[in-house]
Amino acid sequence: MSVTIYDIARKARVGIGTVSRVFNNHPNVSERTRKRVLAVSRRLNYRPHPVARALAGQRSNSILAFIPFFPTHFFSEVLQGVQSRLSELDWELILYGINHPDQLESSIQRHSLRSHMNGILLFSMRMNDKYAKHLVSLKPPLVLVDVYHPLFDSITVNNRRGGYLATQHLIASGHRRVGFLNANPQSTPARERLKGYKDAMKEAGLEIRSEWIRQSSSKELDGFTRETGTHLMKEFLTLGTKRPTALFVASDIQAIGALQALEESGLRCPDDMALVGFDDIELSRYLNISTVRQPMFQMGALAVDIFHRRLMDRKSPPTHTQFVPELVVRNSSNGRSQTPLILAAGAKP
Amino acid sequence: MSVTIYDIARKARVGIGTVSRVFNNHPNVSERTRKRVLAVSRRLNYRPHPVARALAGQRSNSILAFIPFFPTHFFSEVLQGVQSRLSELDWELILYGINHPDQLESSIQRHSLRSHMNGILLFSMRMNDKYAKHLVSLKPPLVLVDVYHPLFDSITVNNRRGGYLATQHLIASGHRRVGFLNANPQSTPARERLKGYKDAMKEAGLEIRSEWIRQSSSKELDGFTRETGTHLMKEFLTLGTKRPTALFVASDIQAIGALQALEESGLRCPDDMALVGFDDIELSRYLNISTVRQPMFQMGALAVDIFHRRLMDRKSPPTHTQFVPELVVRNSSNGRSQTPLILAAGAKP
DNA sequence: TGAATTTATGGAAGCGCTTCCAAAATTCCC
DNA sequence: GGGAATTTTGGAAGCGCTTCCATAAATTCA
Repeated sequence: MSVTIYDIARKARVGIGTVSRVFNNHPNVSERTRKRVLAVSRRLNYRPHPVARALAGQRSNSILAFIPFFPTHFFSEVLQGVQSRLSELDWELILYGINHPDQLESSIQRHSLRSHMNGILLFSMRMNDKYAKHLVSLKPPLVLVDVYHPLFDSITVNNRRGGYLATQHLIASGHRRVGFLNANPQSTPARERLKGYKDAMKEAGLEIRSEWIRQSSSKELDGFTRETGTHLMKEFLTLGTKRPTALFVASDIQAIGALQALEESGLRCPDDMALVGFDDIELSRYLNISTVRQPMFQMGALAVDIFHRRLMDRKSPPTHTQFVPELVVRNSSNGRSQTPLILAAGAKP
Repeated sequence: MSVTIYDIARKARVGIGTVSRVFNNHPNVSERTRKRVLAVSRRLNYRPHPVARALAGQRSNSILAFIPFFPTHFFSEVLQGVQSRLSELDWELILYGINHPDQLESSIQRHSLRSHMNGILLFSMRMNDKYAKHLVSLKPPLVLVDVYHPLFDSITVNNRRGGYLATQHLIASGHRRVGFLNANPQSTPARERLKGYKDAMKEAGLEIRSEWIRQSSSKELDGFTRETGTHLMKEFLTLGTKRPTALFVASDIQAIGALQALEESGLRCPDDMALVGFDDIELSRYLNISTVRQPMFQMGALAVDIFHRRLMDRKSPPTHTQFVPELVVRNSSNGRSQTPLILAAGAKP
C-alpha cells in the first residue's frame, strides 16, 4: 500500500538499517549512500511512519498540552507561540482542555502514561505537592507555563515587577492613595503582584494601609474573575471619601468587573478612580484599560524550547524563566483623556 | 517495564487474542472470561498501548483539527465542544493552528498522511475545489465546521436565517431605512447573510436600495475585520441624512469597527444608527452589541458526532447540518436604553 | 446419542520502524 | 604490503498490539 522503509532499502540497494540511520541523522553513514537514500526517498515520496517510529523507538514526536479551557485570549496567544516553535521541530501538539482543576490529575494520568508522548506542557494550573512529587518520579519532561513549582522547569512573567510597574505608574501619575484589588492570595501570581505593589508604595514613601488592599477568597479561578472585581470594588467604595483614588487590579478581567461596580455607583474612571489591570487581554484594548502585558507568544515559544532542552538533558536542575512584563498605558489610568470610559448599563452578561 | 497484553493473558490464563477481543468489545468472548480479563487488567492497571494499537490496527484514536489561529472566542468555544465529546470517546485531539490560509494544504499534506489519524476536522477555512477533490479521493473522514463544501460533511449555522432575524428585529424596532454592512461576498456566510437581509426587507415590503448595501472586497479574513467595519461605515456616513437609520452588520468584529467610525463622527449608537452584529463574540457582551449568536459549543460537539458516524459509514453522501442562530438583543439596537454605548477615544489599538 | 453447527479460544504473523550485533569495507600506520 | 583500527553496512529481533486461521468447547438438532 504505502511506501515503507523496505521499499526504499530495496530501490536504494542498501539495508533497512541504513535507511533508518539516514532518517535519524545517524553519523555513521557515508555521504554517498545518504545521498542515494534521500534521492530514492524523495522520488517515492517516502516519510517514516510516525506511529511505527513511536512504537519502535519508545518515544514519539508529540507533546501533550493541558490547558484550562476558559476561552481567554491569553491561552490562544500562548498556544500560538507553542505551535509556531513546534511546527519548526515537526512535532505534534495534543491538546487537552481541563474544565475543572480537579480533572487535571486524572487527565494526566489517563493520557500521559499511554501514548508515548515526549512530555507535557502544563498551563496556569497549580499542582498540589503530593502529585507533583509523584509526577516528577515518573520523569516525563514537564514544563510549566504561568505557574511555578520548584520541581519543574517553569516560565512565568515577573509578577512582582509587573505589580511594581503598575503601581509606580499610578503614583507617577500623581496618585497618593493607591490601593490594590487582588485575586486570591493562594495563587502565587497574586502574592507576587501584591509584593510588587508594596515595593512601589514603599519606594515612594507612601503608606500601605490594609484597608486599601482587598483580596478575594474565591476558589474559582483563584479569584481572577469579573465577579471578584465587582465585589471587591464595592468594598472599596464603602470607604467613601477615604477610598483610594487609584487601584492596581490583579487582572484585567477583574478590572472590568470593577469598572462595572464604578459605573453602577455613578463613578467614572479614571476621574473618580484610576485603574491599571494585568494581562492585556483583548477586551482591555477595546475598553481602553491600562494594564501590564505579558509576552504570551514568546512564553509559549520558549516553553517548547525549554522542553526541547530538557529532552536532551534530564538531569540538570529545574530552571525558572521570568519574562519582564510591559506597562501599557491607556485611558483607565490617564486623566488627560476627555472621553469617559464606561460600559453601557446592562452589560451584565 | 510496563504491563502488556502478554502479562494480562498469562495472569488471566487466556490467550492474547482473547485479551485483545475483550478490549475491542468483540462479541465472541464468553462472559466469564471477559470478567476475568477485566478483573486482572484492573488489578494490574493495564491499558492497551495506543501507539501499538494504531500500528497494528492501521488506525488511531486521534483526530486532527486544523483551525485558523486567530485568537477569537469563537474557536475556543467550538473547541470546548469538540473536547467534551472527544474525551467521552477517549480520543485525542491533535491541534494545528493555521496562520495563513495558504498553509492549509501543505499542513494537511504534511500531517494527515503521516500519523494514522482517524480523520480531520476543519474549521472556518475555505478549500479550493481542486484541493477538495484531491482530498476527497484520499478518503480520510473530514468534517467541516463553519464552512460549507458539497463534497464533505459540514456544520454551519443557518446564516440566511440569522441575517433574516437580525434585519427583522431592526424593522420590528421601527426602522424603515435598514442597511447591510457586509464582509466579502466571496465568503459563503457573507452571501447567505445578505440573502437573509433581503428576505426580511422584502417580507416587510421595504425597498432594497443598493447604496444601503456595502460589501468589502478585502481578502484578509474575507473582510470579517474591524477595519472593513470602520471603512464601510464611513461610506454609509457619506450618504448624509439619506443614510440608513439601522444596519445589520455581517459580524461583531465589523460592528465594533463601525462603532468606532460612528464615534469619530460624533454619532451615537443606537440613537443615530442602530446596529446588529453576528457571532456573539465575547466583546459584544461587554460592549453591549446586539447580535446573532451561533451555538458554538454545540457545533463543536456535533462535529465530533458526525465525524464518528462517518467513521462507521464511509459511503453515504455528505451531510450538511445547520444550526439555528439566536438573536441576542442588547443596547446597540435598542433605543430604550439611556446609557450611551461608546468606546473611549483612542481605542484604536 | 452423535453428528453438525455454532461459539470461544490460542497464538502466529505482521503493522513499519529502531537498535543492536556481527560482518564487510575502508582507512591507517609502520 | 599487511595487519590493526575504524567506519560503514545488513538484517534479525523486538516494540505492543490486531487479525486471522486453526482448533477446541459448547450448543443444537434429528
